[in-house]
Amino acid sequence: MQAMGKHDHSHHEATGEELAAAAQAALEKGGEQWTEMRAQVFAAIASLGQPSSAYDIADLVSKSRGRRVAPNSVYRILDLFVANNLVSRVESANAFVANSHPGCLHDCVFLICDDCGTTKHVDDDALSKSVRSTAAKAGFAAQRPVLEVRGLCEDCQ
Amino acid sequence: MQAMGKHDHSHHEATGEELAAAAQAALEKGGEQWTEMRAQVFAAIASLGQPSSAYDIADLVSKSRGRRVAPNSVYRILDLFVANNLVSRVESANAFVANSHPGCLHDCVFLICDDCGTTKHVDDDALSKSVRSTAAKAGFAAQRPVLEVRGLCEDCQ
DNA sequence: ATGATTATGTGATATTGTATCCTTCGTAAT
DNA sequence: ATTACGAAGGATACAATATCACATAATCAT
Repeated sequence: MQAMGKHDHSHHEATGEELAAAAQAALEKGGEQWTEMRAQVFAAIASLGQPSSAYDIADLVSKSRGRRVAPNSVYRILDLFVANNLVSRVESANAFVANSHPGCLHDCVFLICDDCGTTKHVDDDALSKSVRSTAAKAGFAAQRPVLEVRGLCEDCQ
Repeated sequence: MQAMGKHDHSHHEATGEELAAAAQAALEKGGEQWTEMRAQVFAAIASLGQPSSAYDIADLVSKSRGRRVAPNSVYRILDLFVANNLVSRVESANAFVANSHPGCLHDCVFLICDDCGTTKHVDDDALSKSVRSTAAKAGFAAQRPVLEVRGLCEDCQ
């Protein structure tokens, strides 16, 4: 089904099964199990594409499992995914989105359209360094930068 | 008068009554009224010092008013304050904190200690420009950057 | 098998945030 | 004065988000 092509790209943007495989690899590298439940939660997040609430994810997983999956089960798995960089939490939207390169450690920047809700994910090393150095100058040990920008996407301007 | 100013830089950090006066001025400049209720909500936020939940603020205001003030009343006023830059919302903590220079428009950076919860507020023009230009490069019209860093403050490291 | 550990189920509860409708009060037009 | 009107706030209900406590099930090492 997937064309199993070779990447010649340092940062290939995985999608579909390929993405799931990368997520599995990243999670297992963290010493965690890739269970059926976790696979389905990840698939749900990935299929939603944009940042989604834990409750929406729970609904979708409930459908794919054929029985009700409670939000707290989803939260547990979401926490695990966030801790292992498979998923990012978008703080200003109380939502979760699949990381397009699971396991890779970045300070991502999310650009969130206040009109249509679509969210773009950007990496910018210079910006990231700038944030961390600003923190360091204040004597603060940065662990998890939260870099989000609310505004209007290209289509909605 | 407060006698505690240790440093003075271009941005005077107002505290106490001085801060309230600045907040009042900023709100009125926005064409809004500075009512007793609003003054008490602002005083509550300012006295808490660190980012606080709307419910905690409601509790404090309830005490200062001598009767129960419902959270939704506080939310209304908080929204007004945020819109007029008297208060900032800390997204990663679902909390609100008084702006130390009300009415001034900045892209603030919050440094939030995951250990003790205290939050430091920093402005950094270079960082702010960098964020906005990163957004612009992606065709995104930045309106409200959310710049927060979770980590450990100087005392908790 | 036995027990230890990890994963998930289940129900209750806590926290955070909105919607709606109503009263009060100041003020301006009649 | 009476009426009309809008802004502010009160009261209640509710919705959305998140966590806790404990039970059960699956997995793994002895």
